[in-house]
Amino acid sequence: MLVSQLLNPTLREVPAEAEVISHQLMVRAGLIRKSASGFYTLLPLGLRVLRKIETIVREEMDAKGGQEILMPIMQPAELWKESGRWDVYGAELFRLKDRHNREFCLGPTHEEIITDLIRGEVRSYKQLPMLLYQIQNKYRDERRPRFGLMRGREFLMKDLYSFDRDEAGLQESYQKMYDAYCRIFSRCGLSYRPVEADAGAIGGTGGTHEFMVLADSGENSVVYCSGCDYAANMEKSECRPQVIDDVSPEGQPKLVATPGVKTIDEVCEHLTVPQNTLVKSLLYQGDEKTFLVLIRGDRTLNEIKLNNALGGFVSLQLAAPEQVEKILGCGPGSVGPIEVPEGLMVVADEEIPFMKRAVCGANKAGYHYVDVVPSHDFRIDQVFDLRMVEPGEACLKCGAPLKEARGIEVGQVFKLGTKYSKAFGATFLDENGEEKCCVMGCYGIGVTRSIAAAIEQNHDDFGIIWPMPIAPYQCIIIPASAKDVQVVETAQKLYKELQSQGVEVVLDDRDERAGVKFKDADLVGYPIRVTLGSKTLANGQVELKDRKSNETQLVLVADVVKQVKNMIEQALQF
RNA sequence: CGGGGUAUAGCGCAGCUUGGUAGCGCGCCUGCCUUGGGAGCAGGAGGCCGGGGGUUCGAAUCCCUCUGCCCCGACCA
Repeated sequence: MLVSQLLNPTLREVPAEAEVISHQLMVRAGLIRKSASGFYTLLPLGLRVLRKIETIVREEMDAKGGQEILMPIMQPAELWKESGRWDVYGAELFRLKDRHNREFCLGPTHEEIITDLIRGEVRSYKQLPMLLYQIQNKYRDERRPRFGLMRGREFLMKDLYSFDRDEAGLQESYQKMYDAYCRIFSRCGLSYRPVEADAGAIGGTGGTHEFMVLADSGENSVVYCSGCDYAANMEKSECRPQVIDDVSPEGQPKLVATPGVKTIDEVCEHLTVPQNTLVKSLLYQGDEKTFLVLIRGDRTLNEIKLNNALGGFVSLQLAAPEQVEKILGCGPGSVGPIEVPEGLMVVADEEIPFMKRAVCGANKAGYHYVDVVPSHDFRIDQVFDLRMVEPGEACLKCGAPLKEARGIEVGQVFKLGTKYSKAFGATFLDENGEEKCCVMGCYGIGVTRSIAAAIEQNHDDFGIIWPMPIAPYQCIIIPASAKDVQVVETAQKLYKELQSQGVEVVLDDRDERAGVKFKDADLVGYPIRVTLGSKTLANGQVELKDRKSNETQLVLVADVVKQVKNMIEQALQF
């Protein structure tokens, strides 16, 4: 490809709308342009990167016995009503009607469609296991699309669904996908970590792992062990109570005046006590139920754990101040567990029962209780692990301190079990003629998001540094002296030769000064740069530059093709 | 969905307070010049100042309203 003909509009300045580096660079390097919030056009170079990742994904899926299909983006409402998700999925589902007023949605995922397919086509255990996948656009009306391709409303995803005879089969399929995912992200040149995760609204019974690309701009917090291979999404990570050694004798609850004091910080300051002596009391609303949640003042409540512990609500949120007023007769800043209404369930984090002389709200504006002994002075109905783990705590597996990192979720593997096969009657006959439900798994990779993740991880002040396997082109040739006939002709000749040897190469044939070409090449991030200048060429040499290491070498014209192919070959090994 | 911000040329921005019919840098087009890290000079094209309504002799500027976009939060296969 000739750069003069390529639709690759590079920008000198950072677009005002782009916040994170990958978004900025994708726009500046001329890979994408926005059409509407969360919707993007991929320009030629951006699309080439996407296709490269797709190819890697396809190869690895096929290698594990996956069969590619293509399901419709438009999905009939009936299937979603059959699974129960038409109502549960909420506003994130793009819904529309056809001319006959029949309801449809744009697929955010395809469990419904695929399970409907399988229930019609699979009859016998002999057909199992079956692994079906597609690479297709998904639609989710995110409340807040952001960061360019990182969180769009339309994005390309690979989704594979596995159907097995039993749990053991599912475990095998799951492991296959887990292994395939490791290969895929390694091949893409990404530094990633599989982490234990929460199954979320997609449901399912077994474990689940998320594949996190480690990057500071990631929207997820990950904890990992400094001593072993334990790693988990922070919202999933279990913890043990850290008991505070308090030797003071237990006392009687005393009501103290705390005028105008509402937040944890204010209470601590007013009473000169540390945060970990406070019982933070939060009134929560789960669907129609209300309950009081207790957690130590220095801890953060993990709502995911709370929702899991209490059986999974569709909607779980802090009760509105009016609700707090109605049930407890005070504002949110004064809530406490003492003398709450009989019917109000009180759930506490595991650390609460270990507290000895605690401080808590008095359900009365301007007052708090001190010297409170949990369980003794107030009722606790149920105790769970409800808090967010904190960096530095001991790993539950090996005891070494945990560390925290930010991660971008580029893939997730789920064990679904029979949730959907049961709802849809996707059954088969086993060798005894017995009817059984397929045991399912589902496995997704955000292909568009992986591009953003790759850039987050591979860039410098000058631009993108593509890992060779996903670079839009492997090599760029820059004739630095555009007036030198020798330079121009040699560049042309090398361009043709490299092309004929299967190297993905562009020739910057624009009538620009060398500096402009260098800047653009660095910005776009071509892994190998071949530069031809009058002086070096007079000695029969051209310069090869590695974008990543910044190393340059002078090579005889006759050896360029061989050397470039060498560099590519090396960079493609993993 | 709550809170905040913003909308002026392809991109980045000024002008708005105190109304008088639009400007700067980059990019783009022509020519000269230059040619190893976003050069220089000269000339040029390009805008219904997000949409609608109002106030006014007159609105980019003041008022009302709608919309888009961005950020924070909540939410999230």
